[in-house]
Amino acid sequence: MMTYDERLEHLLATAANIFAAHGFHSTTMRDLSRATGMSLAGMYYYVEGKDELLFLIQERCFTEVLTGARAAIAAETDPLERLRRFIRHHVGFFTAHMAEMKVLSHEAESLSGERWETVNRLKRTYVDLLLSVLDSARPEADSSIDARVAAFALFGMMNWIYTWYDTEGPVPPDRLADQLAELFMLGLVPSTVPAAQQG
Amino acid sequence: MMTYDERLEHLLATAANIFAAHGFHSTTMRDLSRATGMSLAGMYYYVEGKDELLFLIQERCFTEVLTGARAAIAAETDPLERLRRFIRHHVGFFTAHMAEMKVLSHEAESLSGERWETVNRLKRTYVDLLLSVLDSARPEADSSIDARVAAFALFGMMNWIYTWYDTEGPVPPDRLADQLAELFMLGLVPSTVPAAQQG
Amino acid sequence: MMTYDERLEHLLATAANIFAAHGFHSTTMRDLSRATGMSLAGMYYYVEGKDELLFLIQERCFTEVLTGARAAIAAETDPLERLRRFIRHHVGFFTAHMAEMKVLSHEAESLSGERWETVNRLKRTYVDLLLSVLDSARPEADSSIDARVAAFALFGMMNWIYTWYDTEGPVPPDRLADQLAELFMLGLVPSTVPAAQQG
Amino acid sequence: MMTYDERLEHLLATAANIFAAHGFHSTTMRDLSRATGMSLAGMYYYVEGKDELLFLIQERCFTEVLTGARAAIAAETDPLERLRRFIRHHVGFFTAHMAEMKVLSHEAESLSGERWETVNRLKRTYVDLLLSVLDSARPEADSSIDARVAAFALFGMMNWIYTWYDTEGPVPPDRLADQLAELFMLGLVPSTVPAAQQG
DNA sequence: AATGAATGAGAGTTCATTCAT
DNA sequence: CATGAATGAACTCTCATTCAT
Repeated sequence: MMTYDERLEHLLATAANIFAAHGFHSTTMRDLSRATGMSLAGMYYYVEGKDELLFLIQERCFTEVLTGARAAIAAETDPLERLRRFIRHHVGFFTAHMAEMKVLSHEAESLSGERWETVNRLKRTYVDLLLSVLDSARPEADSSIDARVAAFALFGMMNWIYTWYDTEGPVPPDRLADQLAELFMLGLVPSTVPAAQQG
Repeated sequence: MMTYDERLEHLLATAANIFAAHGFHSTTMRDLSRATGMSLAGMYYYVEGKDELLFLIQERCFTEVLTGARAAIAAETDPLERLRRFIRHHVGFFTAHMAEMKVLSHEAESLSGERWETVNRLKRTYVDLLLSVLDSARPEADSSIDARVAAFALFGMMNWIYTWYDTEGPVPPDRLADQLAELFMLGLVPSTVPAAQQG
Repeated sequence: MMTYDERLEHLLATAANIFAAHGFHSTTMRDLSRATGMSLAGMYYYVEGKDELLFLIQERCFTEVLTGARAAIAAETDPLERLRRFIRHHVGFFTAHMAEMKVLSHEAESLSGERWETVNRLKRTYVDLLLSVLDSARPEADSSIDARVAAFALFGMMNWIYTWYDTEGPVPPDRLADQLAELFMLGLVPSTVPAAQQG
Repeated sequence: MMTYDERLEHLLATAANIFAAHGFHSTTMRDLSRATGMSLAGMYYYVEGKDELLFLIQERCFTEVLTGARAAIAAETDPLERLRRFIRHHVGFFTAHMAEMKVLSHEAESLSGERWETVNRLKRTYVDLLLSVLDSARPEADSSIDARVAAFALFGMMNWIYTWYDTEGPVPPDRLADQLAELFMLGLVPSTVPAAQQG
């Protein structure tokens, strides 16, 4: 037997996987019924409807990344190291929760109204967190790169993962995280040459 | 009066905008009928169905970026400059065709069968083009960063644009392109120091 | 070049074939356009619409069988021979105009209103003709078999042809006609008593 | 209240009547919804779609005639009597299930794919049954009438019924069956006279 | 706590037909 | 004469959701 919470968890996890695989709109409640083994009507005991399902997945996932990110950088004071940890955590979490994170990245606009706002508030908080980490890490305030551009470039690098990355492929999650961090911080061509050119 | 081709163009452009705004699956043929001023049945004179609409948008757009990118780097031989031009072109095209490119980025999996394959072939060709540009631009073959990781990190940075960037905002497209290029090539922290440390 | 009449004939013949192959309701005007080589709108110059097409096919065909049947029995006075000739003519005509006759037999109820009535008047006339032929051919007025039953049994035998008969098969049309005539007139088992008499 | 099975039965029976009255293609799911009192969507709980509706009607009906025919001739060994019983059963069943049998006879080609094949397999079995009955009943192997011609002539006589026969009319079903049997077996003119004429 | 049965609202698509040219 | 282009009406089918039990 399972408890109420376990069943809800099961429903959410299954839904995340199927939303990730087929997209939110293309997934039918019947698909979920089939995949969970619950009856169609039975799911409505746990969840208000399809929208709430998506909402719960996104809210929980966002809350978790947010909390995790805060914890990951909490102890560190060195600006560059804080940034590196933020990146490692995000990529690590993403690769460990591919389905949920794909749903987060891809179905950002599938919600609306109050639910959308709640999720967006979380998102903004998370963006702000990166912005603050970035602010200390960047060389000078008068950098040639806008703060928001830098932040969203980084998010783009990381969130695009769901599009091509395979956990089981030749690049393990850890290395992926390191490479993305290095790429973002030092660039593809980190060499002495460009640095000299700039001097 | 408009010619047949003009009307088809009008239909495709309108559809791209609405797909971009509401998503492919949430857009109904009736929405498109309203937005184009054509009758519901009338659209089927130009297009086989909703799927072909999406396909045509994606195919044309991909063909155009691909051709444009090739032209953009054709005359240049310097590896780093070729890379910079590729990036500038992609970002420039993206910001100039936001709706279509959002549809390209976001609805990659909304097609299926033969149509999906055709679009995917184009996509692979485009990825290969970047891969080859990247290959010459990277310092050494034994770089610490995998080729595919670098390529998709770059695509992520650039394609994520549709998520947050506003053409009318404080950062004009040109500057965005420059910043993304600089970011990808030199990193956030164009390290004189780390460069020295690395030597 | 073709004359107006030739084009109409071509349209009717093609339509008959396609109606026979796919059924009246399942055939679209576009199917006919494709099959005739005429444009969709062009067909409406020759015919008022899909219904009139069916009507013309049925009316012409019925008129022709009716006229043919009258001619076939005209010269003959022997009751049994008249019946035999009626049957032979019907079967001969049917096998020679399979498509049209299938349309006649199968799409009897696809017409309505005035057109249906016109065709039905012809049909009734044709039935009456058989009834009169039958009346003289049957042994006595107090036969054990009702006139209408006999007539429609015969029509059933003959019209069912479109369901199973293949002109190119092992039984040529002539033999089919003879066998159906014999079957209807003498039965499958040319009765033991008469059989003895035959010996 | 009705059980699930009763409702399905009700749906099938109603559908058979309406298909018989207006034809399969001309009948809309809304027509059936109206006639059954079920909601449009509700019918899809019982049946996969319009095609399956037709299929179920045909399959059940064919299975029933087939079983019935086998039972009808089982106990009898006399060849002629077996044939007479087959005919009586077929006509009896037909007149008792006019709607279904009309659908069977008239909509033979409205199905396709696997469903068509299933129904056709039943049909072939039924034809084979008659063929075997006929084989023993015919006077000699070298009869002047081909086996298939005889079989389909008989089916034609019997199946054409839906075209003209009225259960409430002057000829009751029993008499119709007897007359058709007599007609097929002894012919319209079974008398000594024609036999004599032939000699 | 769970579900079989039902449904309103709407989706994509088709079709016979029209009409300006 | 002929047709490219257009359309209203209707069709089958799907889906999220409900509710009596």
